[in-house]
This record gives sequence, C-alpha cells and structure tokens, in this order.
Amino acid sequence: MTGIRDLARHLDISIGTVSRALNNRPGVNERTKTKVLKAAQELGYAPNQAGRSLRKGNTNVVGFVIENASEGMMQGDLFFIRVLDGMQSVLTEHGLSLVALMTPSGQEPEAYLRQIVARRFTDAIVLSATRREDRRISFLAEQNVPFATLGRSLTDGGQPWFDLDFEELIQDAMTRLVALGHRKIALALPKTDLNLRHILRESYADYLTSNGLSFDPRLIVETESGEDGGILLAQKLISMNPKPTAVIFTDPVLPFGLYRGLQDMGLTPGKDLSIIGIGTRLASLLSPNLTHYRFNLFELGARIAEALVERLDEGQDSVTRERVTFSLVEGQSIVKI
Amino acid sequence: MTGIRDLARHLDISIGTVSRALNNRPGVNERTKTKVLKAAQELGYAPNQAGRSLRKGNTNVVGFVIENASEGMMQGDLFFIRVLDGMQSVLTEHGLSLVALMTPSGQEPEAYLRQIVARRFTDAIVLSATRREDRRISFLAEQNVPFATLGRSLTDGGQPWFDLDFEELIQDAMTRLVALGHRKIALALPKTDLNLRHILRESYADYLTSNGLSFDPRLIVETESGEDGGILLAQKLISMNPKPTAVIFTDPVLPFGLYRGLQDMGLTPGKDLSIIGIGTRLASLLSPNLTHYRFNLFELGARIAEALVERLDEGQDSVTRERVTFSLVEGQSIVKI
DNA sequence: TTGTACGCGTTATCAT
DNA sequence: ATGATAACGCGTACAA
Repeated sequence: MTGIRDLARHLDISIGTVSRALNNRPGVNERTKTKVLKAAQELGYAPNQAGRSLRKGNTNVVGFVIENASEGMMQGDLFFIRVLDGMQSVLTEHGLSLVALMTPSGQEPEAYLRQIVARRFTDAIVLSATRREDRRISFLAEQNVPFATLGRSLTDGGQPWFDLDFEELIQDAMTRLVALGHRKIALALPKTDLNLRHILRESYADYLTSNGLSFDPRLIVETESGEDGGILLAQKLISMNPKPTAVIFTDPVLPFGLYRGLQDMGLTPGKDLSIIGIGTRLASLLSPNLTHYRFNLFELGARIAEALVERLDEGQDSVTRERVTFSLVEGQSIVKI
Repeated sequence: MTGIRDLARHLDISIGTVSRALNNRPGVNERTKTKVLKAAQELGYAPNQAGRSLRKGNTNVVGFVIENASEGMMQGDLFFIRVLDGMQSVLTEHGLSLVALMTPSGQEPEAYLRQIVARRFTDAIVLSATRREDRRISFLAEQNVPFATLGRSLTDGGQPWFDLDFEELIQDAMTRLVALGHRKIALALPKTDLNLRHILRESYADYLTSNGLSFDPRLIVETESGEDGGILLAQKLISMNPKPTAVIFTDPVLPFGLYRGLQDMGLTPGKDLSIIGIGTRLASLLSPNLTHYRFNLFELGARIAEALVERLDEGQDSVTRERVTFSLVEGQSIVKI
C-alpha cells in the first residue's frame, strides 16, 4: 500500500528524487540514495506495476503460452516446469517476471493470444506447441510483439526459435538400430498437427534414403494420445506387415504403455522388440531399462530467455535459432537382431 | 495501438461517452452505443490494461503460485495444468484472467510472494504446497489479499481452502487392506515439511487406534524424492522389521519405482507386497494393475475459482473449505494375505 | 543535486 | 445523453 509519495513524504524529499534513487539513475547524492533504498526496504515499498507500466509503456512481464488441449507431446512430468524454471533464472536477473499463460481448453489458441496481445499484458511472449503452419506466429510478427517459439514451424515470423534436436535424435537412433542389424524400424508418430510430426518423418526418411535403405511408409505408425496409446501401439506393431523389429518414439509417456502392451502379450521389450526414444526421469524405472534420450530443459529455458532479453534490449539485431542436443541413457531395450 | 481517444476522435464524440458505451454503463443512447462498439471492433480497440488497472485499482488477474523446488508430491505438470484449466473455465466467465506464477527455484517462496503482492500484480492469489506452518498464509491475511489455498495448514488465515481428501483416502485404503487380512501396513511419507505429511500420519494412526490395532511408528517410512525414491522404498520395505505386507503411498510417481524395485529383487507387486495409493492416468500402465485412487483435478480447480470469485464479488461473506473426494481404480496390486 | 509538473490511458464525477 | 476534467502511481524533462 506504500506508494512513492508516501516514501517521499516520510523522508521529506521530493518524489522525483525518490524515483531516481529507486531506479538507480545518475544525478542523485549517494547519501540520499542509500537513505531512500533503506526506507523503501523498511516500508516494504514496491513500485505499483500499473503506474509504472502506464508511464513506461511496458510491463516487464514475459508470458509463456501453454496449451492444455494439445495432447501432442512432452506432456506430463515436468517438461514445462523445467523450461519455465530455466527461463526465470535468466529473466529475474534482468528485472523481468515470468508468467505461464494457460490457453483455456475451450478456447481457440489464436483468440486467446489476441487477447493477451491486445491488452498489452506482456512485453514478450513465448509460444509452445508450434504447428506446421501457425497463424499465431504470423500474428505476433504482424503485431510487432517480441516473441520466441519453443518449436519450429513453416510459418516464419523472423523470430528466434528453440527446439529439441529431433533430426539428430532420429539419426542417432536409426544409426544405433541399423548397427544392431535392424532394418524394419517403425517410427511412432503422435496424431497431431504439430510441426514436430513432420520433422520426425522427414528425418526418418532422410536417414533411410541417405543410407541406401528402402523407405516403407507402412512403418510409420500413428499413436493415439492418452494413457493407452502405448498399449494400442504394441498391438499394432505386433500385427503389422511388414513386422518391425524396432520402434522409435518421441512421446515420453508412450514407452510405459508399450512395455505394458508387450508384456500383456507375453513379449519382452528389447528381446522381442527394440525400443528407443525420448524419456523423462521416469524412464529409468522401466524394466528392462529403457534406452532413451534426455534433454536439458532447464538449459533450454535459459537459452530462450537469453534470446528474448537480447531482443528486448537491443531490438532486432540477431536472431538465435538453436536445436538443443540430447544425451543418451543406455539401457537394454535395444538389442542385436 | 488504438486508444480510447482515437476512438472518440474517429467518431467525433467525447471519450467519456466512448468509455461508458464500452463498459456498458447506463445513460448512453442506444444508437451511439452500437456505433461505438462497431468502431471499436473495426479499429481493433482493446482497453489498455495498465491504464485501467491504475484507475480502477484492480487488475482482473488471478495468480496461481507454483513452487518448483518443493519436490513433495503431485509432481508433474499435469497436476497443475488440470487444476489451472478447471480454474480458468470459471474465471473467464467472470472476466478474470489466470496466470501461473513459478516461484524461482533459487528464491524464498515468501519473498517471491511479497513481490507479487507489493506490486499489486494480481487481484487474488492461490497458494499451493502449503506447509504445516506457513508464513505465506499469515502474510496474505495481514495484507488483506483475497486468496485461497490448495492444501491446508495449521496457520489459519481465514481463507477458503481446498484439498484432496487424504483422511478418507487413508481410511479407505486401510479398511480395504485390513479386510484382506493385512495387519502390518506401512505408510510411505514424502520427506517434506508439507502439511500433507502430517495429515496422512494422523489419519493412519487414527484408523489403527479406532480399530483396536496397534500403531507401530516403525511402519511409517520416509521416501526420497526423485525417480529412485520408489526403488529405495522397495529395498527398505523388504528388509524392515517388522516386515510389512502392504504399503500405502501418496506420491503418484512412487509406484513406478516401487514396482521396479520389487521386480529387481525377484518379487511380484501384489503377490509379495500389497500396494495402494494415489495415481495418475499413468498408473493404469503398471503391471499387475495398480489399485489406486484418482482425483478430479479439473473439478477441484473449478471449485477453487468459484470460491475466489465469490470472495472478490461479495467480500468476506462465507468461507468454503472442501476436501475433494477420490474414485477408486481397482487393480491387482492388493491381495488377500 | 533536488524540486515541480506533466502525461501515460482509463474511469468516474460533475456540469451541461 | 453527452462533454469536460480530475485522478490513479509512476518516470522524466525541465526549472531551480
């Protein structure tokens, strides 16, 4: 409830001086400055955000837009929390606050975004769950809102983007599987319109053609979202023709159902079907151990924040675009055929 | 970028009338009102939130405070996302926005909260991860900030609270286990200072004494947080004296490690140790099927939001405090002894 | 170095 | 029914 004028009256100086002291501006006596800061501390003063925003035309808030509905990928566990934590570690150092904005599951993602932008609620925005063609991106670009995306899209708004290095991941997984003698390798793709889906598919096809192997589209299988997606996948894989000897997945929830599905059919993960893909910390709990890839999400968040800060500070100088790399956790879920 | 004065100039009327028309206030000619609304639509006008907040003294924003660090329980995004989605379904109908505020993992939760409050960033706040004694609660009460908590605490701020009905859950689990012949029932408790811990312990002890069974404190086991908490728990349970025949848990991540740990020792969940506790949708993927409790988190969020709205609208009339109930998903992880 | 005063966009009060 | 204007809290240009 203490405002800048209370502070000024209390110290018996002008509000101008108080403001300058608080904002660390030049031309303030060192003694009065410390006095002001001390009083602010004692009276628990914090600048009223509305007043400051109105005057300065910015909010010092960065919004991270999360979509509820998109059951696509990386749902579950601590994906967003880790990324947000990483972002905040950087943002706080620059006096910026981070808020997570949950797209209401009943609302159009774009409509929700328009609201946020129109109200000038944030200085910058981070978009996740990017679609192959994403109107949100062109919208933000048109509106000249500083933003970055977690994930890529064909729609290019000239923004910084950051993504997991799915291409390299697929290449790595394929290389390992082929080295173990696998030739009929299935690729499990989420049933969404996320751009991710296309990246995976292309990287998969690229590997095959680059290595003189034949690309059989029947080996690309769609997975249902939800908890039993993995179980259904197991059944599908076993009854497929051609019958794959290995599968690559990217939804960290999937292997749990996959293991369960195989076991229900009396089959053993690894032995009867090689399995490799993206995991979370939970992945280590599968038996036999899941061979999987991990990402440093905190670091990813920090990188996003840095790019955003750069953009806010210096304008449009450079556009960082990065694919963050993974680490492999070896297990027994892929074996020589 | 269009402000209310642009709108006024464009229509050649005063900004007062425009404001009244936009805010649907009485005393505006119906014709001019429609004209204003039409122009606002065309020019893409949206009220500047900073200006409005400064004038009205509120922000129309509700903040949900999430703690990164607290590795206590209900880990994972989905827990919060579900609750937040439920909240938003109610809040949007009342013209309120919802933001999730992530406590920076390096910062004191209370310090972070003070900032938010001092800056008048939100009109209301929801606290989660309540401690047995929680200074955040007394702080918000002192500051007269409308708030509610997800979880209870000994510290009573006179606020509405909502919590999972852990008492009933423990009673239900105990009843089932005892009916199956179990007498040495272990209770797995997270190693935190969350209030939850105490509720569980008390409800457990209550059941035993109320039913003429002996309470052996050695049967209460602390679990480590993190992915291998369950594995360690399995080892601990097997080597304990007295050796329990069943275990109740409340961390949805735990059973995965527990299953894994038992299997690594050549034991079968259910057969060699009965297991029951709180699960997420992932729980159905364990084999043998985990007998577990589920909560309707969307509904929980909606209830919280309703209480908050009531408080914002009508002042301090009534204080709702609810424990939301669970549903049981039957499995094969508890068996007759 | 410090004080004064204006304006950011909006709503509300008081005239008209 | 409408118009003019003050006020919300803050930062800053300008005057002292």
